[in-house]
Amino acid sequence: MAGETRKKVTLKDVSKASGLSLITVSRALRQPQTVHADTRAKIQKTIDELGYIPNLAARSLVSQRSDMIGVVVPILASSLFADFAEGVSKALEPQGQRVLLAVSNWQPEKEEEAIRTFIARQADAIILTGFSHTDAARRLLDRYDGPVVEAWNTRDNVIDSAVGFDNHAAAADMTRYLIDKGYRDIVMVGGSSVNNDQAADRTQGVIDAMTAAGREVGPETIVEFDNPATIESGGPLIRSLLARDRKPDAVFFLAELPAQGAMLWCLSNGVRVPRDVAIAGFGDLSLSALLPVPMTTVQIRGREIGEAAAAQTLQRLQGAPADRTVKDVGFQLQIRSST
Amino acid sequence: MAGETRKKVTLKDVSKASGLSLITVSRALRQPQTVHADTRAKIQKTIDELGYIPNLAARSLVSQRSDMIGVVVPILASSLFADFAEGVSKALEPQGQRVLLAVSNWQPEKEEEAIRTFIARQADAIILTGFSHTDAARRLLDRYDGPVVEAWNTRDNVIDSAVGFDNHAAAADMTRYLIDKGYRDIVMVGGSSVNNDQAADRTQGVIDAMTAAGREVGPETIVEFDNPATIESGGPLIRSLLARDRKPDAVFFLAELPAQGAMLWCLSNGVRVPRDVAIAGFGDLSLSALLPVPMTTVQIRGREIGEAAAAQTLQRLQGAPADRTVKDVGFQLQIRSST
DNA sequence: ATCTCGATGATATACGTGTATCATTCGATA
DNA sequence: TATCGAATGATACACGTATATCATCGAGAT
Repeated sequence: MAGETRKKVTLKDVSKASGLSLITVSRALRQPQTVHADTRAKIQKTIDELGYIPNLAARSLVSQRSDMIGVVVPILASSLFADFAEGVSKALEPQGQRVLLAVSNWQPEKEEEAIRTFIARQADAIILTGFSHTDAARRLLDRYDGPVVEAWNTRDNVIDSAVGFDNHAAAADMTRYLIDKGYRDIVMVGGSSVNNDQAADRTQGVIDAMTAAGREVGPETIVEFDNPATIESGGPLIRSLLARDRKPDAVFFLAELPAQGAMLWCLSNGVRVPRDVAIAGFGDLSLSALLPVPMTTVQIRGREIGEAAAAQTLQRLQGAPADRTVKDVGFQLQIRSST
Repeated sequence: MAGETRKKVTLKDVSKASGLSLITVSRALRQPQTVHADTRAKIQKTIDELGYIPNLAARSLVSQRSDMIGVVVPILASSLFADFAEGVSKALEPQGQRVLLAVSNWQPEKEEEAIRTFIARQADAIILTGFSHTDAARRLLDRYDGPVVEAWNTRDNVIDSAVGFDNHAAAADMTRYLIDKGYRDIVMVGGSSVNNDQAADRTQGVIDAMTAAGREVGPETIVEFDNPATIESGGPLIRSLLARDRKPDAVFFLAELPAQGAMLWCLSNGVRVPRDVAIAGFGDLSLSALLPVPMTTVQIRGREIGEAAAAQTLQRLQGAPADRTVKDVGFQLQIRSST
């Protein structure tokens, strides 16, 4: 920032400096084929000399688009959502779209507020994480006439379209695997399902798989940790579980960081995994495969979800019809030696 | 997105629906104290009924501000920069500012492009990571009349202001610690310094500390890994170092993920840390303290840098003078048992 | 009865870009 | 020479909001 306030260079300035009319300069930029190559070159030259940068706010006003796409993530730090956001950003950027970012901290009210400002800023599309929205947010999105993509889960009641994986199936698959593997006392450790469809679906997936196998599901079976799920929380959690009269022989963490924390606690405290207790995670952060006891987990490709969400958005912006697509990018059980 | 295209509700619509003049409605929103409480309530009621959302692009055109702040990070996935970005976003949001995000992939040309679009979109301020910019980017920023904050390092040739920590000192401190601790054959593993002032300063910090202590610094002492630094790269790196005729007794990784990878490889391959080889990292991701052999590293608080960068930006936007502030948020050696 | 003030309105202009309409110029072609 | 098309220009208006200026009107104070 220089000391004095500089006047901004506008199209009119370029027109004056180049001796050409405003309309010709505008045409040179918007419909280049209609103006002579020599003229275009001359205009480009003055643009470079003056350092003209078009005011996209003004353009947005008349073109009714902003080349910005609003993205809401619940959290960014130490999570797969960073991969997701990077995937979105990198896929959008070559198309001249920029990401307007908001971190909702898992609070639907913050998401609503973000949506409101995205709309106010004329965002061309909105990408959300999850299906948990306030009523007001739903109304806003209903009236909004741009693509809306809900990411990180697959469900039926889509607002517009969705990209993600089946959280319920992923949790259920892993649970069935643990049951088939012969574990008797499986405990699930998950996050709060309040305002979190992913947590809710995962939890329900576990419950459904358990009951389908004739297993009891009681308060002892389901333990809740606080969001955000940290690696630090894993140690105390597994410790308290192992201190129970009836020790679990397998613990399924519905998030990766606490699972890693639990694993590291076991390593440091002489608890043998999976002999003393089996541990399974959810997320497959890169560390998990490299642990001394590589961890069984559900692989999720956050970056891929981001890229797919961006791709779907761009297709819609290029005219693809609103057909309530729900794209399932899938997940994959990574069976390793911790179970 | 609904089927039909909906007409947007404008101030004029609110004016018509409420029976009040355009100017009064505008005043009710911009200078509430000048209009009667009853009238304000009436206006608010119609705003709610119509679902009016002001067009910030139009407002931006006349107010010459956008309430958006451009942020460039080199990478987001699995890195401290996610903490940084989250810190920035959360600190800006209560002030009604939104983050325009760009991921540069460590490429100055991408940063330049991002800066250009930030300016075009009338961003009120720009927050960058690092001091490595293209010449064109420098010219753009010189002409730009909003605050510019360069984050993640401290240097003298600041464009406008900076927030970060002294990468050179951090690397030098750790190196001195290793030397004082008695390690004879210290090898440094760092990222490419090309277009990366942080990597360059850290590397130089190691070199300076080594030569100050009378140690030889040769090609054997300095090993380079590819960016982005991954946890997977750590294993092969330490393996090749330990296969040398002259094995290092300490390895200082200038990034945290490869250090963690190296540590895990040692754990899995019977290499005792620090007895066979000491390992130090740089970054202090939460995992490092929880490893079976807790890792010595340099603690960096990415989130704090983000918050400080945002705070500095906001102060400037609220009128604080451009005094080329360089805020040092510091770092901290975390001496643990891996050295 | 005059004056002041609070509240509201009418009108105009500005912000920077895009575009529709119509006009002009010039060189090439029939 | 008449015609046509390509290239450029002049003018006007639109996008949605903000605000400056001046006007109006009624209630209360002097």
